[in-house]
Amino acid sequence: MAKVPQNAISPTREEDYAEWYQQVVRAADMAETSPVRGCMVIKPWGYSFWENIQKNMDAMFKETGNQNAYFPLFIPKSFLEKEAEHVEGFAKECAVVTHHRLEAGPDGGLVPAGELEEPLVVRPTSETIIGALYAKWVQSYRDLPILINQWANVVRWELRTRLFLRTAEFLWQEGHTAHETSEEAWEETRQMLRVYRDFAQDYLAMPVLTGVKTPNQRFPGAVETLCIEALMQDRKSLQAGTSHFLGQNFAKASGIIYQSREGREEYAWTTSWGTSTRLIGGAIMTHADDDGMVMPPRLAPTHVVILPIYRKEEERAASLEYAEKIAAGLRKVDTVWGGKVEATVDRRDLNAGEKGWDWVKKGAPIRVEVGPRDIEKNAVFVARRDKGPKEKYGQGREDFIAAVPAVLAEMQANLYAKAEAHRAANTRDIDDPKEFYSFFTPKNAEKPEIHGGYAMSHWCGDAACEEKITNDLSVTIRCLPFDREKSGPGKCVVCGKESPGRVPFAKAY
RNA sequence: CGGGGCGUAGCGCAGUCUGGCAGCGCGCCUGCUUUGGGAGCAGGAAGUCGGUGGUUCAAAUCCACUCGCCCCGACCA
Repeated sequence: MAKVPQNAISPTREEDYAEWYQQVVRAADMAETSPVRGCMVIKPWGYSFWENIQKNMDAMFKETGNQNAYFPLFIPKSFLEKEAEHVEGFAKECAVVTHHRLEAGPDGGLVPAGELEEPLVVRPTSETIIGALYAKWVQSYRDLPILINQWANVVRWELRTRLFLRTAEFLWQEGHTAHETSEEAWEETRQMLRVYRDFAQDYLAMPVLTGVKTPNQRFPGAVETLCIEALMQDRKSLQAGTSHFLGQNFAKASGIIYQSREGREEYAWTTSWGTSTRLIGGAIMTHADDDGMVMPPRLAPTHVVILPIYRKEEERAASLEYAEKIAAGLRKVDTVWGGKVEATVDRRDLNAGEKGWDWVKKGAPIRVEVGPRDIEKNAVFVARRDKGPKEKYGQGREDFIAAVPAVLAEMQANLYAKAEAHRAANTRDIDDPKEFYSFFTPKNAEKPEIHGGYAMSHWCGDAACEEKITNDLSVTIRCLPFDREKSGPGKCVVCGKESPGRVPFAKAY
């Protein structure tokens, strides 16, 4: 018997959080770095999770009346230049295509040839190219609203990348809508943020704060940016989705003009909203533990993994047959969320212990071992990913199959409750500036331990106070909560001036 | 882009200071035994030592340049 580590993942979260994260992604076989700088390869187990995110979120978009479409990957440089703040915000991180051909070079290599008259920018986001099309499509108020989403990849030349959390290329969805009135566009902006909030909480089991970004942290070109923010296990906040009210800024830049009911020419009011593969990083840092990934059951690539146990060749056939029988039984059962239970039989000819750990690391919600003893008793041996790896229990086959939907629902609820408790335990009302600074200062400066969380403190609204905190502590105001005033008025934690309510300060990804 | 660390078999690393046959563990392949918590034994395959140039009889090792990765920071729509 080989000596094995206590936990499946080394180092643990406590020992080295950043390294733990990478090891989880690797051990769960969700993604890996690629030969291309800053770009990841999303592997089947990770991509399948993404497909479930897409499928479920897409259904929510459709319920709001949005439809999917697809726009070009390339944006002519001049398009991006049309909105001044937008250009400035994105200029530093764009991949630019300048040639359209390769020719044989002197050393047998290839050299770019055929210089483009106008460089093409690989989309960092599509407001400008979509705006150009909307300008064509909109003539009259009768053409509004336009409610379109696209699932696509975008490129932002990030200097420091981390799998799922920040990669040079990533997958996302971006909704772009155009409306007749400001009120209507505002309602769309808020509605889509509610969709994101509900998706994060009900599907990813990830509790989020919702609110408005401060002017400093707004999307370039937006009038207001709304966001959802989630607290990760290292007590840093993750911006998990944004919804922008763009006013008439992009309509003016792109010429989205309609003739109103009164016959006047008016600029349309637009919105944009997006979430990305970053949600996967959020799910990992919300639920994974020192044994690896923990998939939220509602979006897990598979719900139940069946591990056939056998010693001899005769037992092998019997165990596999029994496993398939259970899988078939499970696949007829509805989950509480609609859709059938997904069951996988692991037929790989590996040591049973190794197979079991493999699925622990991947975060499959339920594992069942079935072997000769179970076949004899018409039973199964069950392990849940939300419990310790040793907490297993035997159960009759039919009872187990019937119980799976409720168990999955309970696990989903447990994951949410655990994440919410973690957030509550690391959220603190702070009024004293000294306490504020010590809250965000690690005891060990050399090798900072996990510290901080959400400091719910007062802010006067002055950008200078916000900047001071950012400069001193790398802490930002994550959002101005919609229910900010519920916490009551107070004094700004920086300057002491009046504040209408508390706002969450945190370190962030 | 600044500071630090690192590129040697699929993965993790030793060897570099002090130049002299390319190594270890895991994984992989074959066989047998195993299989209900990360298997055992035996045999085997696998390397442009990140790249280019230089010094030398000889370079993973020394020198120059260069590419890339990781951590911290800055930036992050």
